[in-house]
Amino acid sequence: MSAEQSQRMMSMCESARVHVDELLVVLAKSKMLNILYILNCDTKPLRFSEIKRRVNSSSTTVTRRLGELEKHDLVTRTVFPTVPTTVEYSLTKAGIALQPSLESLFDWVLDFADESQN
Amino acid sequence: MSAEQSQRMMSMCESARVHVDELLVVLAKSKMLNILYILNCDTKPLRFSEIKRRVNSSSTTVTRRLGELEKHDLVTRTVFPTVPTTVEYSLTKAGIALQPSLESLFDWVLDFADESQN
DNA sequence: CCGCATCCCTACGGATACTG
DNA sequence: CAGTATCCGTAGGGATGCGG
Repeated sequence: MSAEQSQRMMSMCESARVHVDELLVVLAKSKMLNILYILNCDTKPLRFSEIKRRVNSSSTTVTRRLGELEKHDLVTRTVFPTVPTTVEYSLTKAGIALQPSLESLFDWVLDFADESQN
Repeated sequence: MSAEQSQRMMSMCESARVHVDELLVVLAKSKMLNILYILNCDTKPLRFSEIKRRVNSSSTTVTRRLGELEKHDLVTRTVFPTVPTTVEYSLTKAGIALQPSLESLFDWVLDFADESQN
């Protein structure tokens, strides 16, 4: 662990972690990691229905999560003036910066899921 | 992204993600990432009260989270026959394997928190 | 197709009080 | 100290139905 990181950890472990905690709460919401994950799977933008299908959740929840992600500038929402409407979601720069973390995390989850087939 | 990972991602994105989903649900519970995080901060085991103090949560919740972590073999619970009782928690092998992912994730969270001081 | 409003209903977190 | 048991309030997810 780097010195810089340790230092930031110290300050974070102990106090003034408001922003960090808030972000963790957001990331911890139901289906949130799933959505970020599938947006990572494909490099190209995904449609609403496609996301909904893949995370296997209600449209209400998917809408909520995508709204929160957009609010926190993690995804971009693009509306196409087709009939009926087409909407595509893609990761922002900040969202893309999450990729290594998520890859690493899901690698672990997959490995762990492999091992613990109890 | 490696070919192997892509392949596992494909199968995971589409179907049979029961275990993975379950793990995600566990990881997404309140204070869960926080607890894993502080267990990562120190290399040495932590006492219950110390964990509780750092995550700033009720003993009920801390107990629940630690129980779930233990159930999923991510932490080890060690009881010392002192009076009053002393209990220490430490990461298991699987828990330690999570370290890189968490470090990466929290790095991102910290960076992101730095940027978005709105 | 996308997605919001509404209602319902459960699961989850916190407070409190109590044990070994 | 390290929990457990209980109660309770609420946040949050799902179903349904509608609108752009």
